[in-house]
Amino acid sequence: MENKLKLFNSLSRKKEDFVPLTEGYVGMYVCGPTVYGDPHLGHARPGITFDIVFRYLQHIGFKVRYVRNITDVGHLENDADEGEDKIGKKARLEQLEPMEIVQYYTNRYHSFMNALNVLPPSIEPHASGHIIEQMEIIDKIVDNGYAYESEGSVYFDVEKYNEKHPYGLLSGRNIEEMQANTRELDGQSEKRKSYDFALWKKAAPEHIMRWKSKWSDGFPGWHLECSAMGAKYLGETFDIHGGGMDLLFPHHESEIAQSVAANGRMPVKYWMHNNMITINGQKMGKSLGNFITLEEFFSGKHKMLEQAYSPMTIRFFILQAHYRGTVDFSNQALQSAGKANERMVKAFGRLDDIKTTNDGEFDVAALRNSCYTAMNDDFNTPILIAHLFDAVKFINAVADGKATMSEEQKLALQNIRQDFIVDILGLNLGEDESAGESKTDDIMELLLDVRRKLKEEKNYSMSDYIRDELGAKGVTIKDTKDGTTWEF
RNA sequence: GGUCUCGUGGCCGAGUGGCUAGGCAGCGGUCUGCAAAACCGCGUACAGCGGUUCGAAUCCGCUCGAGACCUCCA
Repeated sequence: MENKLKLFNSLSRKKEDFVPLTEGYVGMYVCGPTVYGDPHLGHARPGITFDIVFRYLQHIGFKVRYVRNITDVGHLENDADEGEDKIGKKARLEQLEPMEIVQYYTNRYHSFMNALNVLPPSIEPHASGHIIEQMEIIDKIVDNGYAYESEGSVYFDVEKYNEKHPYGLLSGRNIEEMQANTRELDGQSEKRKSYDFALWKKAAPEHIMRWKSKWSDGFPGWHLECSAMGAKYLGETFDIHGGGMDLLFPHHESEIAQSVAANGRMPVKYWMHNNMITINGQKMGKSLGNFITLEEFFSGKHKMLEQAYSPMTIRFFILQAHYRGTVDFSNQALQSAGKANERMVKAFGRLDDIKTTNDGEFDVAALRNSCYTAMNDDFNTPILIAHLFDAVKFINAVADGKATMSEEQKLALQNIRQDFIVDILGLNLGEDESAGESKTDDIMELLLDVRRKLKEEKNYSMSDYIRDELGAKGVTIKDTKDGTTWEF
């Protein structure tokens, strides 16, 4: 392939050629969900974004190990020192074991990701299963002199770290600014500086999720699990780390600092961040309470939704925007995405029935090349989709007898369909729904036969009545030259 | 307040210094008993004001507006 994959590295804020650390292999870590609530549209974005990265890297021949974690150790609801832990709170409210909460929402997350046709990662480690690994990192950081203990908790010494390593590389901050811009809070006497962050936190008596350690009964700091699990499964330095833009600071910044403090080397070569989904121009998020869950989208049961939207509509909607831009939710945009997806899938579905003749005026090889160019340019799925619509026009024109297609062209288009629509974009072609409904088929055939006879007798009022009543029940009738077709 | 991002036609959304993005909606046409689908054609957008340039929506400056991060959030 003559053009190479480039991706935008948040660290350099530039597009860079992708060169893996080990030729032929890619290690990728993506921040997964904190499992204390139902997944919403915001969760779909990184799920789908990095699913595309995973799929495409594999398509172009890399062996990829994709690690996406489950956060289940009960991080605090508010800020560093106050507030209840999220999972523990939910457990108390619902009178369940914390791990029941974790299991329930993990299952939910899986089933919705599956519906969106997001492939499962290679490894899905739980933070709670890696407490020892996290303690080991704390030991290393303490040994290297970048952490201090205070009242049973251990804090990362940002100032000390900053003397030798720049803190704030990823987010473009520096320690002076942070000092100037952080309010001094009362009751933070445990920490030397407001920007220090916890590596280990002593649990308050009412805190349910806790583990024994040499420092105290407590729980690991919020940023540590990714450092620990990333290093464990992908090595001290790996290729790609992904997540939402809102994690850039402080989460990923702290991850870098921890890893460097522990191991003396940068943990990640390429940082990738997906942008947010907005609703009326504002970020959709838990803290703002303006999120819509995936279940609500699929069922249409939410006051802002005019109808239900299928998982593939959601997927197409997200793919129609570039992952680094915000994408604004609206019913109109979603309906538009649904129709566009349907048109594309239908056209490529017609492909197999096309009667080939001689070469048509369409350069399939050039199209294929354009598709790769789009994907190689930082996974530009909107451009890829735009190119695929060129093929849609061509296929429809041939199906209508207004253009011709050769056998080679047909085969090449079938390959594009498999590679780009099915394998890379992960869009279902929707062959599953109508299967196994032969009884309905029989009845419909009869009904359409009656209607055909009515039309022969020019009894259009009756034939239209059949069509309209079926339409009201969700069955669409289409009269074509070759007969009548129907679909739900 | 600090750091940063963005502002594209009715809507959503790409984009490179000069050449049609694409989708949805709309309008006109072909086809059709009508309708739907499909196909063809159309709208001539780039927040505002300056500057650089032969040429800028694309580079620079300013103004206005929107948003993100600085506390958990995908």
